[in-house]
Amino acid sequence: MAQDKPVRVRFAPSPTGYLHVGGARTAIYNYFFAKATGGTFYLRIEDTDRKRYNEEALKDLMRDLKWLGLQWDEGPGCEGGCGPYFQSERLDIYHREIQKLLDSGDAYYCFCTEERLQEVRAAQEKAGVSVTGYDRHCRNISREEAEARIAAGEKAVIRFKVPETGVTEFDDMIRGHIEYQNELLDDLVLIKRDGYPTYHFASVVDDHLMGTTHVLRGDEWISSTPKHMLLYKAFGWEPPKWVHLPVILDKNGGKLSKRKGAASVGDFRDLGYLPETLVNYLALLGWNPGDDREVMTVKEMVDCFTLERINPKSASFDEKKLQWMNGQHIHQCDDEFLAGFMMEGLKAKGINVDGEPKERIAEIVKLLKPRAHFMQDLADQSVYFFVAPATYDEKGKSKQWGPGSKEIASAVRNALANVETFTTPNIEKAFMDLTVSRGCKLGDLVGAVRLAVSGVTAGPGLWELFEVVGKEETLRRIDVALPMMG
RNA sequence: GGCGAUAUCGUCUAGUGGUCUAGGACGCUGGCCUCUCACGCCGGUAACAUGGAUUCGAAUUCCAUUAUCGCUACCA
Repeated sequence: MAQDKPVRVRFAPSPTGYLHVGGARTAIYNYFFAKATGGTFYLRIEDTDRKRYNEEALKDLMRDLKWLGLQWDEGPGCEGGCGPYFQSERLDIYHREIQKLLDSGDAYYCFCTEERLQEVRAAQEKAGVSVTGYDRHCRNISREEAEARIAAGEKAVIRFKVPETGVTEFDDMIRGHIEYQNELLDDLVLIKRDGYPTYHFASVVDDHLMGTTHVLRGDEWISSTPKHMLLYKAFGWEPPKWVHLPVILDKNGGKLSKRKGAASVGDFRDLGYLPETLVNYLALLGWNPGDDREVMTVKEMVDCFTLERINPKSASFDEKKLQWMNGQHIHQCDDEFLAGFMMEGLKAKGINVDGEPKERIAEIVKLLKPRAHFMQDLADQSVYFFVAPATYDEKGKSKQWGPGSKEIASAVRNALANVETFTTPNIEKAFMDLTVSRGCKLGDLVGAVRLAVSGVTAGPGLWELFEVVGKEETLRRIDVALPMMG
C-alpha cells in the first residue's frame, strides 16, 4: 500500500465541551500516523454550530492536546499554508464552493420551515415507512424562482441533490468495503439558514482544500460517509482514504461520560495520571504494536505505528489497567522530575520545603517512587518526612498500640538512642540486636514505632524511613506517642 | 422501523485454514521476597456469541440468527 503523496491528517474537534478520551484517542492516532509517515498533523476547529460554541472549551481543548504532547504542525497558533483553521473564518470559502454545486444543479434552495419538516417526519413515523428523511419538497424549484424569493426576503437553506438511485461505495481502511443504497439517503442540508455550513459540507470542502489524505474519525461517521463520497463526486474531487475508528466505552459497555466518572483528559490529569500514561493506554485501546510490548513511549509507538493494526471493535475503558500503567510510567520517570512534582504538591499542602537539602528530597523520592500509582501519591505519602503526624491511623492504633506495646516501643526507643550514626545499616543492626536480646521476632518490634513516627501503617522500609526522618525527630515522635500506647 | 458497523478469557488484546488441548497484559487468586505497604519474581483462574455451510481440517472463509453500538437534525 504505497503512499503516493505525503500524509496530511487532521484532528477536527468541535469546541463544545471538554476533550473526551475518545476524541483524544482520535487525535493520538492522527498524530501517530502523521509522525510515523513523516506527514503533517493539523488542527482544525469545527465551530460551525454557533449555539453550542464555547470559548472555554476551545482553550481547554488546545491546552489538553498540548499536555498530551500532541502538538499540531499547523493550526491555531501555528498557521500553515491552508488557513484559516477555524471554520467560522472560512465562510467565504463555503459560499464560493456552494455556488459550484448550485451551478451544476447538485444543490438547491429549500424554503421548508422547521414546522413543515417536523410534520413530514411525524407523518413518516406514523405511516411506518422504511425510508425516512426530507421529502424533497423544494427539489424542483427553479434557480430563478428560488433566487427571486430570496431577493424578496425569504429565508432558505441549501440542500444537496442526492441521486435517487444507484449505490455509493467506499473502502474503509480498517473495515473494508462498505456500500449504501442511494435511495436511503436524503437531501442533506449543506448551508444552514444562518449561512453557516453543516459539518458534512464544511468538512468535505476543508478536507479537500486543506489537502487531507486520510480521514481518521469516529465510527459514528460511517453512515454519513456515502453522503460525503457523493459530495466529492459532485465536486469532481478525489476523496481521501477513510479510516473509521471504534469508540471507547465505559466498563459496562455504555458511553464514557462525566456523570459516571472521569471521562475527559482533564479529569485524568487531575486524578494524577501522567500524559505519557494516558497516551500509551489510549493508543493500546484498539491498537497493538504487533508484539507483546505494552508499556511504551510515544517514540516507540510512533516507530511501529500502522493503521492496519487498529482494531475495528469498540473497547471498554479499564481504569484498573490505566492505574497499573501509570505506576509503570512513574517508575520510568527520572527522579528529578518526580522530586519537582512532589515539592510542588507539598507546597500546595502548605508545607515549606525550600530549605530541604536536595539529597534528602532525592532519598524520599527513591523510597516513594516504587509505591506511587498516582502523581499526588508522592506528596501525600511524604508529608511525615517533614511534619510530625498530627493524627494516627485508627486501625493501626488498635492493632499496634495494644497491651504491651508501650514496653516494646520504649525498648526500641532506647536501642535507637544508642545508635551513634543513625544510618540504615546501623538502625537495622539495633533492631536485630534487640530481637536477640529479647528473644522475639522483628515483626514484634516494628509496628508500634512505625505508627508513632509516620502516623500510618504502610510505607517504605522502617530503617530507611527512620534515617530520613532523623534520629532526634524519630526519638521525639516515639516519646510523643508512648503515652497513647497500652 | 430502516440502514450500517461490531462480535476470542471479567477487561485490553495475539491469532488471517493445520504449529490452538487458543498466547500475552490488567484484574482476581496461591506462593516467594519481607519489618509494614508497595515493587519484583514464580504459579493458578478464565474466552473463540449461536446455528448452518465450504473444507480432509475452521477462532480463522461464507450465510443466517442473536446481541451491542452508531446513523436516520438547519449538532458535530
